[in-house]
Amino acid sequence: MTQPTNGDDKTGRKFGRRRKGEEKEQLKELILKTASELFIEQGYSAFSMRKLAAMLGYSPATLYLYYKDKDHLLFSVVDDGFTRFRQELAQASSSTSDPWERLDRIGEAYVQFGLTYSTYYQLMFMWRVDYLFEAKQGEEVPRLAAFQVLFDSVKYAQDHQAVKPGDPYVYSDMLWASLHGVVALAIQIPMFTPERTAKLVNHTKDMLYMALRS
Amino acid sequence: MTQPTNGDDKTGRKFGRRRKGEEKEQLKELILKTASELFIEQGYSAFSMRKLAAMLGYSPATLYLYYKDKDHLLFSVVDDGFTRFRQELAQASSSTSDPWERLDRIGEAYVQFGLTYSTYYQLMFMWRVDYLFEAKQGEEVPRLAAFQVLFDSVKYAQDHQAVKPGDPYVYSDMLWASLHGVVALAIQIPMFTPERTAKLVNHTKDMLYMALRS
DNA sequence: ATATTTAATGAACGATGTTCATTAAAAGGA
DNA sequence: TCCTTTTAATGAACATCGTTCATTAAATAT
Repeated sequence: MTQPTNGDDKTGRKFGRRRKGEEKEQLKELILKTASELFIEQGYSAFSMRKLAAMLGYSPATLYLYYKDKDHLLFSVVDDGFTRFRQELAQASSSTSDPWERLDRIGEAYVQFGLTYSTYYQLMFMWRVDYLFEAKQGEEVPRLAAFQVLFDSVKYAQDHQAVKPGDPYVYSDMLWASLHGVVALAIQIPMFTPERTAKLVNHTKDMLYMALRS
Repeated sequence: MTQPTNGDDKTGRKFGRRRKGEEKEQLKELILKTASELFIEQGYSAFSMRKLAAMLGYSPATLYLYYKDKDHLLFSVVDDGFTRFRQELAQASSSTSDPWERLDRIGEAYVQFGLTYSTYYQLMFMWRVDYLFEAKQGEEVPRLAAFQVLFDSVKYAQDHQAVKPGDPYVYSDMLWASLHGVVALAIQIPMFTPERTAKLVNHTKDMLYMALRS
């Protein structure tokens, strides 16, 4: 009993099955997926390589054939969160051409992401902010590019006379800081019930609108 | 050489010196002070009981005669930060009777604390937020009381027709979230130079002023 | 059938937080 | 002064952690 079933993975053979490179990618992805699950379930501090290995049915040492170390693995988890975050903001931005509507939807998407994927948000913006700046191997888009969307939308709104003239950097910093502050409180302070959070979000939006409109 | 001098502490005798209860308090304080130093120098993740014991010249086990475990020790560190934080805000609040000046000074004190004691701020409001809610043994003032100052000043300003009518909870939440957002970005994102941070702080203050004034 | 390549492993190392029986210095009593 | 009791401090041990590396055996190549 409990003898390894010949399923999609984890067949009985544990040694030296040769992978065609494609299979290696698959396992690497499976590790990442499982790591995300473990991370989301148990949180950052309870995340351990040995637990992850146990979940996968592999020896801890095997993980190091696919990821250099724990840090790089977590970095990949963060990176996934970041592309998702960027996509969400970009989609909100391109969903309308009205300058204010655009800013509003971006703000909404920001908060929504933070509240929905709060564990990710914490890892990305509170616990491992350092990951934000490591320009890693596969280069791709830098992590911080997610906030370019914010800045671009501010400039866009200024070009359309929807946002008052002034340093667009400060304006997008204000947006960033306000949204981050709201999300941070909402997901970390238990007294922030959905109702209280919603009120705060709405008032903060109004505040930003008042402060930035031309 | 390096033979234990008969100084204020750490005499040669290592065993069973009996303490009069007062001395025990002193050592407990020394441990806390040294823990704060270690924590500030090395950060949260590099903080270890064994390093701390080495700094003090004691065995790791000794620490457990004075603090239940690492968590309680760090909690005491956080608690120190919190009383300091509360004091700073309270002092700013009582330094003037002008409603807006008061709110402004509280905001200034908040940001100043965050930037000055950034390591504390991170531990208190980002990494170990859970400490905020543990009503510990010596009861004293709950950690969250620090934010009562914010709320009180909003109400005070409303009573003096300086802040417009409306739910004072939302208003103080807005203050809290905005200030936290600014501080969080400033101390975590290296691109936030002092200049950029100062601009952000000023604009955020103006924004809050516009949004809350009657 | 044999040799080569390589995915996976077990065992080990150092560091961590924590517990507990043991030690020896101080205090109290004769 | 000697003996007993109290107790501050310890060393050794345990479990857990991240990580490395020589070893194993399955898949492939010859």
